[in-house]
Amino acid sequence: MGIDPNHHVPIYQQIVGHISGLIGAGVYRPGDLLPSVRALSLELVVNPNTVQRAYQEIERIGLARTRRGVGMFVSENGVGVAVRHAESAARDRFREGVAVAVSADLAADRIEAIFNEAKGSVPVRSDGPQSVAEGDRSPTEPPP
Amino acid sequence: MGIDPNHHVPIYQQIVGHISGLIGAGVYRPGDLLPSVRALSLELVVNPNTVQRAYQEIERIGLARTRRGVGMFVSENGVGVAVRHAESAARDRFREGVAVAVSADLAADRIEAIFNEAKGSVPVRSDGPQSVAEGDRSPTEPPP
Amino acid sequence: MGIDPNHHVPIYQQIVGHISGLIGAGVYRPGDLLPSVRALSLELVVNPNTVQRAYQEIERIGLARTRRGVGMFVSENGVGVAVRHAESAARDRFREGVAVAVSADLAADRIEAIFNEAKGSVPVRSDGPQSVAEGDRSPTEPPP
Amino acid sequence: MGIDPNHHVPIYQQIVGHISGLIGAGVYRPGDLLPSVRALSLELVVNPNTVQRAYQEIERIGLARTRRGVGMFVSENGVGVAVRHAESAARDRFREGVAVAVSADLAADRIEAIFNEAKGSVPVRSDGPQSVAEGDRSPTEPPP
DNA sequence: GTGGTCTAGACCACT
DNA sequence: GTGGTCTAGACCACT
Repeated sequence: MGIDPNHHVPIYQQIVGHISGLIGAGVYRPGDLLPSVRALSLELVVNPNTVQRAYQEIERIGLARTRRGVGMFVSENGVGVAVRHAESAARDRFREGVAVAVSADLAADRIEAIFNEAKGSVPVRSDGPQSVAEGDRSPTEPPP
Repeated sequence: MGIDPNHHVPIYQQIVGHISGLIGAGVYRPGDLLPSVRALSLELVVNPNTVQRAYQEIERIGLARTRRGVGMFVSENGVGVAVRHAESAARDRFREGVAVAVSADLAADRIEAIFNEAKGSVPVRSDGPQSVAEGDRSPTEPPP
Repeated sequence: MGIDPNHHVPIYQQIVGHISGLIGAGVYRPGDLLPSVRALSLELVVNPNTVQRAYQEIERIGLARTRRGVGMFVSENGVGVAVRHAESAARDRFREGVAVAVSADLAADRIEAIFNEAKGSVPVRSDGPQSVAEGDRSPTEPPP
Repeated sequence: MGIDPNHHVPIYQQIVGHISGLIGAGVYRPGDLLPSVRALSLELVVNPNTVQRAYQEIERIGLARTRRGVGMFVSENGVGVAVRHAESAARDRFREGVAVAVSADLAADRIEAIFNEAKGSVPVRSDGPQSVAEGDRSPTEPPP
């Protein structure tokens, strides 16, 4: 789930999806400290303002909470929010794909075949637990 | 497959998909005259410049050819191009949706369920033949 | 209701309050075109990005809707949103003031007196209808 | 009057208001030793540097005076300063609230109603005497 | 160190 | 012309 600056989806939204996916997958857990704006901007090679905007959205949708001067912590119900976010995004993409196919009169089993082909071609996530070494895990310090 | 001006996919690309779908579905057939830029801009409530840009793309990918002073005609192999275009677009969307779901660690059968849900919720195309009045159908006049 | 760059309330929030007040007061009416980002940034002597951020919030809370390439239009229920926004902001400020006074053990009638004093000292809005000459009113062109 | 780290009013100003309120209410009396920076930072769950900054302000406005190596003592005229501080803060908030309401054209009696609503909803201070254990009260030892 | 806000200036899609 | 996004760099309050 790298960031593609040339994709039509805004970078800040890609970042939201990126972080949300990591929370949904349990890489970041409730109470965990997310990477700082500056750290993530260096990692993703993106301007800090763009990361900042993503983090605003991440807080707004309830994935994490800010502690001034400290950082962003995954919220208690962050996993649920992330899963719902992913399901909703996936559903939207699937709907768009089906709509495109139906409008071009593709047969139902052809659509099914394309879906299975797509499913098979998506690489299994490679930025999961191993991207955060155990020793690097932030201490689980829940905000008050 | 209406045009959504608030979607992050550029409107001109949405128009390409729209016309491509109609060609793929046989609403416009090889040799048919596509609606004029002005007519389509009125129909889709979109600026003529944007339609013009879509038509450039439509020509570029081989869906239709321009005859100066006359209009755009669906090319001989337009149906094949349109079908491949739709399959490719659908596959891309499916891949994106699967990628999002996988990155959030959704189970394979959950992904399948979301896909079926999406498939069921997409309405059958309603912008087909009736968007081109019978009397407006150009005679099958292939460009030289 | 001018913008004060030194106030601790962020400028973009002040702009939201400014525009919201004008909508609540009927200076901008549903369907009206709001001033462009650039125009307002010149008028308020504020960076366009800051106005842009305010406009994002204005759209998010339902005060106005964007039409790409055209501008922001006051939404149908914008007046209601604006009035609720103003009531909520006023209530918050009143609560804060009362809390401060109560915590310092000020007597109830002293608090009342301070409130009346404040009410008397607030100048009647001077940026109302007269700030937008009738002839300058944008045509009421409701978005589709 | 607890400290809200997410409020846009700087925390150090909130602390000034907090201490000022306690002085105005007679919880801390002229000559009393205020809690140490460290103690208050623990009590309010705020960084010592921030409390330090608040104490600088508290001294600056004449609420208390520092005796090096000993601590901060409520000044002789501290009660008057605190009461004026509270009145001024309350007046400012009331003015802001009225300004917001007036700018959105809310009727005078609606504003009055919102004020009364706010007045009724503010809980009676609960962080008063019990925040300073009886045994901790410093003897009334006026600084030289 | 942390996030939050702001200015300055650029490019994009769309009208 | 319009709004939307992004980079670059600064300053702020807070830890």
